[in-house]
Amino acid sequence: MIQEAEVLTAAEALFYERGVQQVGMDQVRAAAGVSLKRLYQLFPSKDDLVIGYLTARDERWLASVAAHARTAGDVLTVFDWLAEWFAEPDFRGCAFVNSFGELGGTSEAVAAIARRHKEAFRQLIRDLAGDDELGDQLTLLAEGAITMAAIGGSPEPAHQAKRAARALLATPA
Amino acid sequence: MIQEAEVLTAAEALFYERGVQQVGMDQVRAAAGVSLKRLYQLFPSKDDLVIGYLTARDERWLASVAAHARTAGDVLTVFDWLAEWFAEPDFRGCAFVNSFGELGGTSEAVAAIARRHKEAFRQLIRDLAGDDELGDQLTLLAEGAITMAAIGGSPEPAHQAKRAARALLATPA
DNA sequence: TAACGCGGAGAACGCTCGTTCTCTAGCGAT
DNA sequence: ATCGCTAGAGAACGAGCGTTCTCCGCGTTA
Repeated sequence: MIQEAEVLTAAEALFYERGVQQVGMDQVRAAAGVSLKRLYQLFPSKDDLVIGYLTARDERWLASVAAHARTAGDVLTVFDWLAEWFAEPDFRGCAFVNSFGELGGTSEAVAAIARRHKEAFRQLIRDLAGDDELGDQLTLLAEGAITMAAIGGSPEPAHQAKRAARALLATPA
Repeated sequence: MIQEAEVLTAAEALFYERGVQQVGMDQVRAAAGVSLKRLYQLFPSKDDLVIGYLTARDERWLASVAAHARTAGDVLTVFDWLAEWFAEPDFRGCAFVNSFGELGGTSEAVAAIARRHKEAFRQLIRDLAGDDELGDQLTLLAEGAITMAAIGGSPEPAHQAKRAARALLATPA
């Protein structure tokens, strides 16, 4: 759909940076360079736009980690990918965790998307690890690193997580 | 201050359950059973109330984990404490992570409280573990478990985290 | 008893924002 | 050239909410 990409790009940047509720439809409209009428044609309500934002980010984010880790062929490289992500200047944690904290208590739709996203991530790590229990443990390390990096403002948790992951991989099952 | 406890209790329950921005001052007033005038005497603005909410929760939460783990004298029991917390019916993740996601992008005060809280938690785990690197790794497991339990709606991550923690503890430095 | 002041109830104000409506300029078709 | 349709700009509307203001009852004091 024409201009849908512009709207989603603008919405993603704004929602992620400031939080969904701190961004008005008119700001998305201005950033996307479309008219309010067109914006509401593409997304009939702000809720729809939020779902669109999260859905698009879900796909892009998971595809990016998966591509990185699958070409390297090693679960541990997931933590290198995280370190790069954490170092991005506008990094502000996991969009799904943030949205869940903001809206999960009142919007089942948002809670469901966050659940699906985390479930998919967990499954990806399980696949890469080749073992469910180990995969789940590595997932916890990755999630913990995301939280600590977001709030602490340092990419260091990615390296701590990687070292912990290496230790877990070396542990006899 | 008279009635301050009632207000903070009401605010904590509502803010935590629904998110700060989804709760109006009048709802806090009603739940606390005070007048709007009194509410604004105690907390001159909603921002002040939010800070008060997070500060009170920070102290109570950390004191609770610390008490539990220090009497047991074993870092691993932190994960048992987490499992109990996750099983509470109104568990909805870490209040600081949620508030950071909601307001951290626009409120430096909220971001700073979240940072202090996570730093204090990390320090507590370091102390309990008796080793900084190991403590930081266990912190990541705990944080990851909180996130996964909140979004996934299951207390299982606490047990996965505990098993991973046990493995890390058994690993030669 | 009469004056006074504190505190509560809740109306009112002003602003933000999601959503809709209006007006108009441009453009393609007859 | 004129008609009609589309789309954009932005005004307008209505709800929600943070904050303040008004009014009133009640308890205290001289």
